[in-house]
Amino acid sequence: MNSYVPESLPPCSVIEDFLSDWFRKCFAKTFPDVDLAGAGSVAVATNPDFGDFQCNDAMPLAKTLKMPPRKIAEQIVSNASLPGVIESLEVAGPGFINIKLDDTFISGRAVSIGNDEQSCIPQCGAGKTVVIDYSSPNVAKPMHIGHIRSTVIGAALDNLYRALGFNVVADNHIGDWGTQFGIIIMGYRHFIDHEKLEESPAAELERVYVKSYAKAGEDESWMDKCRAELVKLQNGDAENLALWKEFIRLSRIEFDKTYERLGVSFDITRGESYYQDALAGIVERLKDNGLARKSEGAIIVDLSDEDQGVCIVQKSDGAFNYATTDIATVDSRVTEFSPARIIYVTDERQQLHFKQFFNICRKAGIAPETTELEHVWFGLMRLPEGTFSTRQGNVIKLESLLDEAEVRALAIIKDSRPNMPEEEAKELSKHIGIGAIKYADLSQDPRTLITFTWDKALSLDGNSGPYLQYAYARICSVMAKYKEQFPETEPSDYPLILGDELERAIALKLALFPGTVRKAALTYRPCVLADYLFDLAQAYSSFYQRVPFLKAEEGIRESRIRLCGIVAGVLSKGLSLLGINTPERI
RNA sequence: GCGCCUGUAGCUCAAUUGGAUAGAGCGUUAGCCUCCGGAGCUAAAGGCUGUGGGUUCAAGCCCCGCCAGGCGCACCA
Repeated sequence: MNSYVPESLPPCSVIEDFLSDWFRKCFAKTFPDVDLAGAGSVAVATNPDFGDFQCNDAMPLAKTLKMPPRKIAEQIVSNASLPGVIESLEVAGPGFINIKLDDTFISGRAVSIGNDEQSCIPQCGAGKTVVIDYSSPNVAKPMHIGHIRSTVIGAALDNLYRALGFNVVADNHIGDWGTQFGIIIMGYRHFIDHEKLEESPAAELERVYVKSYAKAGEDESWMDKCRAELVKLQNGDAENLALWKEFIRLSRIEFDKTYERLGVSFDITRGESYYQDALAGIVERLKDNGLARKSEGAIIVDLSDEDQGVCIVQKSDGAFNYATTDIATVDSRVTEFSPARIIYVTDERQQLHFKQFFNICRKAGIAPETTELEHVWFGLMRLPEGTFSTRQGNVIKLESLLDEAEVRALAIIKDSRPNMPEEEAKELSKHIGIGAIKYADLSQDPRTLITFTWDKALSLDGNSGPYLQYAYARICSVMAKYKEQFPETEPSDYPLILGDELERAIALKLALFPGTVRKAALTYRPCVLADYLFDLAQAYSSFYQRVPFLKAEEGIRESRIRLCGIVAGVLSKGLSLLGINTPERI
């Protein structure tokens, strides 16, 4: 058996990268006179029966090379001198090249991942800054289930980018400015219940907002008064300013409670108001370089040539709106952080708005070419009976969702772990309940529409958060038992043997972890990682059921315990990147 | 009307972004704790990938036309 590892493949690197590089060279060597456009990329095999990895790039070359695709693949294979990490290459079907890796190499990879603090996650973001704008709730409204996606997906991306070595600036761009404040101030003046405000500020502020909003709908003079209050606020009226500050203070206390429960934190929380002083200057700049002009009393940037309609940067009453604020925000972030990328996590409804202001930022030179602007949008959450809105009053508050999750988790714990102390059960129900909610969201593509149902959001078995937590806890338990029964032996003194087919599959899966993390981050899809972790847990559970660990003979026993340890490490690391805790006992 | 998105097992979702026999979970049915945690494991049943055409060695994925749904489209964010 060959355990040679080439210099170009350090213990912590992404296998797919190495194989692709190597294959590209093979392609180029075999057909030196042809422009192959970088052909030779390698992907994980679609079916384990075919091998570990596969390269499909021989087939599309049939035309340029004027050869049958299978023949191309055969030539490449026969021309290649295999590095030690590859056990065999095989041409199949119309021209697939199947790659089987060396067992020693695979087990070596798994061990490296187990030994590395960062599980060998590639540091491709070193030296780069990325700003991630997520969650962003509105002041004076409680967070509802519609906010969970931005918060949970954003937080996962935040973790993922940090893990890749990026310098991440997580910014909670809260809605603390805008026309709703006129309405809220009028509502506050006329309807506020100070006791309730004390008890649950956001709910009470929301109540008066809804009431005031409804009144504005039927009474034009009420609306005028709201506008007047807003103008007073924007002109720095002391009383309104004090109210406004108080609303923000109260709201943030409630937001922070929710964030603490969710285990989410931000580097900065700059509301829209932070950028207010810059808005007039932005509009001037846009006018100066000929992008903005007056139309129907407002200042607009006309993008209809590019099928992006018209973007208003200053309303006819002189006030600025969100597009202007967002442009100013980019300007501020670029100046302060020089980010390689700014990522926004919002719902699908804002696609046009993001296209517009990204476009304007480019044209105006506010976003340099070195700063990518990325809108990560997700499908709106709906209720089975349709969309929900604050005004219709059919919202489910985020707090009640979290409460319900914990209640359900607690019921199951009490049922299956009757002897667990009350305190521990309570604590555990938080990890399990919140984990279930996060996993339910993160395990599917962000773009899918989600129709909210309690059962789905709080699913506790099958492909769910608790399933993964359970797999982790069970490993911890086995390892603890091992330590008890064999206090003198140290599994890492024994080699990791891939005797069983499933054992090899698990080790290979482990070896794919670094590349999976990178892919999840760069494609903005935490579900890629969630999927991977579920697969891993499933393979492990199957293995666990099939073979004995503690009662296996010496050597096999230690090898299996070692594998357990690495699986546990990857599960725990992966789940933590998704923002999900892994208790050792559940 | 124009634009963006979605349509895959009864239900909820995958499918390595054009690859080989379309896979999981839930639910249904049948099994599995004299061994380490049954929140688990092993099986079975379940599909004309909305529909009609096209592109090529290869289409759930790309192009065109329909059908159905969601969301946007000038002073809300």
